[in-house]
Amino acid sequence: METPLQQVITRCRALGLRRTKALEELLLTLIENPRPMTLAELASSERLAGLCDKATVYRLLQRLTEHGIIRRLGLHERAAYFTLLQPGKHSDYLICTGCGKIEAIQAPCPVHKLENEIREKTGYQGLYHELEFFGTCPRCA
Amino acid sequence: METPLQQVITRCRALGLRRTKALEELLLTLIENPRPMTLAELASSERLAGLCDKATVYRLLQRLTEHGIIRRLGLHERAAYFTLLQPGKHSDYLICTGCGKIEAIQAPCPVHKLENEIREKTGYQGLYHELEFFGTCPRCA
DNA sequence: GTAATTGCAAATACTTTGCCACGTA
DNA sequence: TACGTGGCAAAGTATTTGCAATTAC
Repeated sequence: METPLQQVITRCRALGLRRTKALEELLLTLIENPRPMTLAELASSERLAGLCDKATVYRLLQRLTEHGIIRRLGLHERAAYFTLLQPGKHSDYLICTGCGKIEAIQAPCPVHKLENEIREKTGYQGLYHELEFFGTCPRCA
Repeated sequence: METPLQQVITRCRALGLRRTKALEELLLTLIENPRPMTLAELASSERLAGLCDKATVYRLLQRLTEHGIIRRLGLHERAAYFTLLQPGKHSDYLICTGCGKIEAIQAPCPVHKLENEIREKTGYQGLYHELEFFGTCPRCA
């Protein structure tokens, strides 16, 4: 029985990435946080703060994104957000435009059918989608 | 019979915005382009290029967004995108991760039901959503 | 006349890269 | 040992703001 970390590391190793402390702690941080996080947030997080430079985190995120281990999200803010891609899992998000709180929506995503239609009609390769709901949360309202 | 421009200008006037040449040409540019556009793109567009400063366009976009005349979109790029909000109309987008081409999807959006569920369950106010599909277009593949 | 709007230039924010030192395989 | 990685610092890109001059109403 492999831990989630071991599973991801294994995938990374298979892609030719080296197992460094920075990589390991970055992945752990992403695993422990099911919500999308920014570069700044990650670089200053508990596990990574003293450990490595922000540029290192940046380049790790870049590599992991290229290899499909994580995904880069838009989410409307100036900064980019990153989240671990769990095979078979998909999340949509609910975002408060007041306080910026981001939460994952657990309800089944209603978009897959349309996604298939688009794939067939347009011939786009590697199709995926991003769905976000924006609004004012009860506390901000 | 009002032109689309006149309709939007009327809404702007009602909100207390002044009818300036820059506002008019910005709105015309947005009306003529049904796709989301960036600040840089707008400021250097045919109608606005010689007419006004980029800061002016920036502030116009800001005001129009605050007043709900246009919407600011994420769309995954570093730059923010803006698009005119047509009452009763809603667009989702298909974006090529290769060449960056953005096209509006005409198919009916399958998300409204989920949006209503979220509104009821969470109590979020002013809920709206953004849905984008990403992939590689046939020409880039 | 008065308050909203604008231009210009400077300041931010966040990202991205160069270069050389370092560590993993 | 060799090549992927990392640190530090500088450069790049897009946004955001201050302030005085201008313009719509």
